[in-house]
Amino acid sequence: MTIRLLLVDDHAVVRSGLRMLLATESDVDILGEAGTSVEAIAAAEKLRPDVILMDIGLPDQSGIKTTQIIKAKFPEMAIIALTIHEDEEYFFKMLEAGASGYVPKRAAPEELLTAIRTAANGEVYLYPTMAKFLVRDYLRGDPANKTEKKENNLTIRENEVLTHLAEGESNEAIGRELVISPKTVARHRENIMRKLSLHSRAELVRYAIRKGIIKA
Amino acid sequence: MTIRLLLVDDHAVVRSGLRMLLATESDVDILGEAGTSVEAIAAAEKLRPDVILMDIGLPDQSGIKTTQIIKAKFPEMAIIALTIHEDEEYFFKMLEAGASGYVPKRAAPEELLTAIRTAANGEVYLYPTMAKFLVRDYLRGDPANKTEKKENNLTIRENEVLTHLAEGESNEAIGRELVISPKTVARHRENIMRKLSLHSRAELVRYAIRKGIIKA
DNA sequence: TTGGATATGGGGGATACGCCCCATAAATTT
DNA sequence: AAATTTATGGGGCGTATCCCCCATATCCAA
Repeated sequence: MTIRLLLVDDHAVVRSGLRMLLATESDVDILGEAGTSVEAIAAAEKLRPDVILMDIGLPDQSGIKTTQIIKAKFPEMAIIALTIHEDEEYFFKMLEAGASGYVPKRAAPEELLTAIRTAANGEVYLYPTMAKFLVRDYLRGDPANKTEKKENNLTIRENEVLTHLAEGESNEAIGRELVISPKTVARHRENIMRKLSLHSRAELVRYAIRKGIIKA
Repeated sequence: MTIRLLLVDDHAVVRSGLRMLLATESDVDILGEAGTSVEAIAAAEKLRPDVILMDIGLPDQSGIKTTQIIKAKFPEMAIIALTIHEDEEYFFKMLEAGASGYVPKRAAPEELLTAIRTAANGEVYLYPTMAKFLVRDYLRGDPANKTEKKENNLTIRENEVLTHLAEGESNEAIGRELVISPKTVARHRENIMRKLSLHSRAELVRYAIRKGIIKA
């Protein structure tokens, strides 16, 4: 019972490399390749693979969107994200899109194979460094829908602090301007970050600009 | 020989406070007040003060722009920034606009008086915590025109690193993706920050978004 | 051909950050 | 009246950041 596989990656070299890598495995049969989102969707329709190895950085449309589309049409297909991004943002988005696995390209070949077999078996394989993001949020009791949902449960004071944080100011500076202790600023910052599922000031800046709280 | 003074601040309470504070000084004569940029420019024209205390956060137009306009018309007037902002960005911008002093509102009253007398004497008074920004850049040999000038003297590699930095990634993560040591990433980051006169990742994010290097 | 500039890294130190613990007082909600 | 939310802070821990120092190899231009 072989696993019917589809490779999606915009770099032909990478696809060839994966072919070579997987050719030695008797239980894996590579049905075809795709270099764009459009090709991937067409190939999924025609070849009906069991598992799809999906790169995120595609030229026409992201692998996240592509995953959503394919999963909507063919929920039985298992899609594994295979990407250079170890960003937790992409990770969560791929999970929400319906991915059955997430493997960074730097992972060992054996781990990719494990992921393929696990996904083919209807289960989910997560690379350890990725899985820890999920565990962390779970232990913290974060809501499942990280990306969407909660718009702004921030209090007045928190929003006030947020605007200063977004300007790139330090806890000290903010404390001086709002006439509170830097410790309190840190406290507000923690609550803000937890509520918004952000984990650094850099992410805070992007969030604030995206939301129009400050201008870039 | 009294110093003829104009107060510019959008908060009437603050203006009154300054009036009270300066009333006891025999060598300071407060000619008038202004609560907006427009009022300030008009008052400068009519009253011809020696020194102007300028708030940065004005409702209609920033104190920086206001300072530029007044200095262009009346170069002999000394303008002192009196503001809650201890941000170095504002500091440098006010200097470039032609300010003769920079005093944070948290400063001691004596320091404000010293600034007024120094400015009236044609010299420049800088609050110590602000002055250190200037000294730092000088010692580092930074170009004078911090705000403008240099668009992008970054090398190819630096621009590459910049995009990753802007995404909020850590040195470690970037090193993995670019296949270089985190130390080298840090090195590139230092060079980028020095070239762009930025001093934190948060500022880097804003810069990158403003320049369209990444989308918010 | 001798410099700059580029790209690569190691070492170190002071500070800031991110995330946990704890608490108190006031205000609001239930 | 009791529980929750809000705003205020202290302590601490591990790590990352930011800014210096140093070096080497390459490559391109003066």
